[in-house]
Amino acid sequence: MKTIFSLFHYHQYSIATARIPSTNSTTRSFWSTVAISLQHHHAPPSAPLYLRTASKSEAENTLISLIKSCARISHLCQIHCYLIRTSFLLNPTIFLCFLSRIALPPFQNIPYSYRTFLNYPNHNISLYNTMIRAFSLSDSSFLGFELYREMVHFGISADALSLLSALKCSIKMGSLLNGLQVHGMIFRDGHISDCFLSSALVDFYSVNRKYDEACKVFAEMSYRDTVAWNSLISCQIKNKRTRDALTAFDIMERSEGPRPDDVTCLFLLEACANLNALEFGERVHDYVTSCGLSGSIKICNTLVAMYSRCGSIEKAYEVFKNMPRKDVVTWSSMISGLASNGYGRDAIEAFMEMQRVGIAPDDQTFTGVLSGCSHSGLVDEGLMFFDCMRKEFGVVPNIYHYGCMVDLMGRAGLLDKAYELISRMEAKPDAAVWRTLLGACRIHKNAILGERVVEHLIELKAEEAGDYVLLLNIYSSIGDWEKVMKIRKLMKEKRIQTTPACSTIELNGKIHEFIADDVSHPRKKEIYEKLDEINDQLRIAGYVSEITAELHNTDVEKKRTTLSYHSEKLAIAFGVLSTPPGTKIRVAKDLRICVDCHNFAKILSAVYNRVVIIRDRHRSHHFREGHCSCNDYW
DNA sequence: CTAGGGTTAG
Repeated sequence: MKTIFSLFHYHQYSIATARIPSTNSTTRSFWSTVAISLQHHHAPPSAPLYLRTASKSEAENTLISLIKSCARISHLCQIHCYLIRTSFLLNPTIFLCFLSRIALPPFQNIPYSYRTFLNYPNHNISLYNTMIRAFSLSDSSFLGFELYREMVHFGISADALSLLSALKCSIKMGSLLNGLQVHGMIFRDGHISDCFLSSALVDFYSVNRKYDEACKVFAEMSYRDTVAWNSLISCQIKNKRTRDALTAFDIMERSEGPRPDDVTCLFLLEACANLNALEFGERVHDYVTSCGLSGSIKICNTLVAMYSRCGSIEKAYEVFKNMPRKDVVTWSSMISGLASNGYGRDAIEAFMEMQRVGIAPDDQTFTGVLSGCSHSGLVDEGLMFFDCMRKEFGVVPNIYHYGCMVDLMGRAGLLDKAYELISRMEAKPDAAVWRTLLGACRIHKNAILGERVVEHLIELKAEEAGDYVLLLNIYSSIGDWEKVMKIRKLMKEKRIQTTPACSTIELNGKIHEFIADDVSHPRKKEIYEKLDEINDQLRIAGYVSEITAELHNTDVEKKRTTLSYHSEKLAIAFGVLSTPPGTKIRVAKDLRICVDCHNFAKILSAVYNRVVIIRDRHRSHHFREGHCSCNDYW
């Protein structure tokens, strides 16, 4: 026996095969060892090997373990031929095993597996399930749903797995109707208590923006495990109920039920980043450490991102520094973090360091580098990186890279160059790219180009309230009130409604939310009084509200009043009111901060001697002693 | 006769 194994070891397969005793004495463990040995050496299975097996069941078991352990698709093809020749393929167990292997990851060869599936004479439910699941993981999920229908049509009633796969197909193909049908079947057949199905349903309603339905499914679950909670938390983040995600974590941590796991923490760190909730983020960090999850590279990468997005670049660097292994995601997170916090030069430095340690940059690394250049006004450097990314690193610029370049050129006033760049990009420019250029037109008060950009947005049928607001801003900044009226009328006709911006501030781990002219907060009277007081103080220090930031062509005094109650100002006032002097005030805003609020925060940081950090949808603005980290490169 | 399956970083 030993000799045979050593022959295998030295890749002498044919000699080894010849020496295998053809008696019944060969045991199952022997054949499994042979199978593993072959797999270990990536050796193709040799057909005569199996023909000589002692009994049929021995051969079956060997084949199954061999199929399961095959490391290459080409070996599976060879086994396939062998199975056909020996009629082993008609064995349902072996066929199912074979089909799952070629249809599911890591091979996922859909054409091959579907062809094989179609050629099989008797389809049972397991085969259907495997095939539907394979489709649900592929790009042709609609075929999976068709197969599910076909199965039901042929009188095979769907079980939990069929329904799960059909549901995943509906999610992937984005069909609300199909998913609802599956939910109906789940309900009808009494699978509603299946934890896996309910979690998938939560996810289904989540991606279809039906938050209440998702909550309903979750509430009706008889038992909720960690994954079910994770699905809910993911749903809350996707559906702008990020604060509820923090609450959900609270409940999980306090109750005796399922423990938050690494995935829960990933979601929570994202939630904290979205809300600029540094304290809560630190709490999750502590939890991660206490559970021994701090060795996970995924978690650490997300921690780096969370701390940077919360404007705490020091803490981000701390985590980054202590990571024993750093991959491309780690470096990209650090680079993007430096970039969004106004450290463009350091972002470039980190990019150089990354190459010194031999990590190849990818597309997202360049997004970080280029956005760093654009935020810090490093025009030449940005152009240089954009030029060399394809030539030297083989990274083809995507739409985000073009977005960064448009931003870079746009801020620098090279509006026509930016327009030209968009016109000759190989990918079709999306709304975000045009919107970036529109933002630049706003900064440089270029109404003519602004109009052209909006036309492109209309052509894409992607115009949003925010775009018209930018255009309005351009007109009002140059005092063209006639055009302002025209646009407002147009907006009314098109029934475009402005969505109120929302700002959040964290106090003692609790998130407070404000929208413009908000009156919902329990301490609203105090807050408004404080804000009026702040406004008076700042005016003494020379703050003049930038009235062009407001749209309406009303009298100046009224404009000043409207501007006074922007959501970020309310949040800042609340921060000044409720924290002792010297405490940092950190605010998150879902849209972009306006010029006026920018000035407001800048002067406030000097007058009240507070560090104010505002994170809008693009970056963090650090205000300290009357200065801003972005050097007013707004 | 059963198993199979749901959430996942920049």
